[in-house]
Amino acid sequence: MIKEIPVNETKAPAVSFAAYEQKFKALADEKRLQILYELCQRGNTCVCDLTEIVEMPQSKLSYHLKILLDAGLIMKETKGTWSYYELNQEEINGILSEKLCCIFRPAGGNTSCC
Amino acid sequence: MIKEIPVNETKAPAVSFAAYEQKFKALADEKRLQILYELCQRGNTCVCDLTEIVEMPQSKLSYHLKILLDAGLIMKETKGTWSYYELNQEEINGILSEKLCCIFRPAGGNTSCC
DNA sequence: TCAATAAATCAATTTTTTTTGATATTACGG
DNA sequence: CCGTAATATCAAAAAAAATTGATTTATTGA
Repeated sequence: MIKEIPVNETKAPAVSFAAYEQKFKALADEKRLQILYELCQRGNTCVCDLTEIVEMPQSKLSYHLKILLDAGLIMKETKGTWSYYELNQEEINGILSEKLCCIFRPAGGNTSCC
Repeated sequence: MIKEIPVNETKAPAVSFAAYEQKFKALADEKRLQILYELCQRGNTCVCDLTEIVEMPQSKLSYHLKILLDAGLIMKETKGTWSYYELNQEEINGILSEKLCCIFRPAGGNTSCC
């Protein structure tokens, strides 16, 4: 390709895309989106309930929850033998559009959108 | 697990997560994020320039551009033997938060955020 | 202490995605 | 037409992610 005008230099991006890659990877799965959706609808939810809700073998669910957790999209709280997970609303809101956030926003009590 | 209170039923989600899966998959790659970033900085850009900018073999770049195109995140225009790609700003804005959109928004002329 | 339960981890396998280099396609200039 | 350049496509190989079933860890309550 021959061009008279040299290709412009742009400064390096101020953000590290690697961190976003991880978050988008976590979002890039239908099952995990469903998990997020359910967590949103139900709030703080026990894994033992979640296995029924999303109809997944326990080890599989555990695998996907870890991916969401590592990406910072959900938070975990342990009570005895039970583990409870809930959305990390701040993180979600920081990544997704309002329109999309709405899907992952508790149905009631939210006037700012939808 | 024994629970007195039955697990709540929630209505099925009104959205198809499959469509979002595809879009997030497209975003879930550092190289593709970089491509989006460069397209944003430069606007409509020729593939032949892009290969230099992102330092990728041509077939590899072509592969990644196709993934972004199929997900609707970028648009393509052909002029003779050249192909030009640019961001699909509407689509991006519909998915990403303002904060993130800003990364993929032309540097100048934008007062609504950043 | 022991049995039972919840959840995480592990290793092996399967599936999906990415990379690579070669080849095909298309358009242009001579 | 023919040669060249730009881009897309293809098939094989490599790498990464997901699934599975078994095992481990931790906690509770008898």
